[in-house]
Amino acid sequence: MDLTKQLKDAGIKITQHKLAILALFSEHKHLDAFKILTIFQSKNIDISLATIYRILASFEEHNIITKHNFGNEHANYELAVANEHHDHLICMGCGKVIEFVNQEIEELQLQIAKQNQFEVHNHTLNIYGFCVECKILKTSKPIN
Amino acid sequence: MDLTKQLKDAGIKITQHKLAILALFSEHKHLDAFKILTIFQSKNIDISLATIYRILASFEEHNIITKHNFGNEHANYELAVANEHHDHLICMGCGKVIEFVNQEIEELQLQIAKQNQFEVHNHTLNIYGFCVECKILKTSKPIN
DNA sequence: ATATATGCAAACGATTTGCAACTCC
DNA sequence: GGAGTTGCAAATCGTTTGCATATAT
Repeated sequence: MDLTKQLKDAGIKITQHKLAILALFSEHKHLDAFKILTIFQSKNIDISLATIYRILASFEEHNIITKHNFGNEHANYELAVANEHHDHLICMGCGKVIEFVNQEIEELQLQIAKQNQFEVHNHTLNIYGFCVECKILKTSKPIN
Repeated sequence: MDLTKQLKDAGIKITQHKLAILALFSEHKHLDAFKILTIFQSKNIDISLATIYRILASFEEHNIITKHNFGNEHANYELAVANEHHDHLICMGCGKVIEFVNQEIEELQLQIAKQNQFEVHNHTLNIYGFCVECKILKTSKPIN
């Protein structure tokens, strides 16, 4: 992967922690700082929350990952696949996140922006509800 | 307004503070807790932040206002005009919020949810960018 | 060697809460 | 009078930061 090169070029050292976090993202599409901590602890990998936050911030700054704020809670991160924007279906039951892309919606947004003489930088479209499984169970666990 | 009746029926007392906050919402479409505190202070009205948060939470619970999380910062509230859902254009320069409604987008979202066997509860579509004025000035003040 | 990373604990900022005093119906 | 409300200060929770130490290149 040339991600590491990209980091090196920015004067960032490749450490075990950084590689481990990158590896996590290839297994888990959506992660937050605490989830990363938990996974590491379960693998007996020592790391502090502060370090996780610092690495996530650094990755975000170098456009390796993208930060989302789905609710009031923790920020959520995902790999920033170049130029592939997508939106999210977020399950309020289990917290699962489903991604989708819809070109028509993208275009409608640009139209709306134009009508308002608005220069679009980015956008987030989050649809909250219940996924198939939770629709049936209808547990009332809060989204996490 | 029958909002007060709605509150009374829910066993909620109508206090000066609550009326004042309701009044504020008819002047300002979008407010956050701190902004409310500031406005009250400028009018020499004594109120504590805790009370503001409690009132906002209570109003939200009774569907009088809606809570939005536009950025990482403070939560933003607006009157919940019954069944009139709308989305937002958010200026990253001056923080201005422009509302819009687009039926086509709404329908496309329902289609997408259906395809994913997802039961939609609600959604938020936020378009971030610069409004006409800020597009020209391009101040880099953070959105607030 | 030295610039960058890390851990720890303390600091932060928004929001919440316990509790005693207060106000509306 | 009693249920619901308020203010205050302390508590929470996610996240950030200062500083001294450790590590990558």
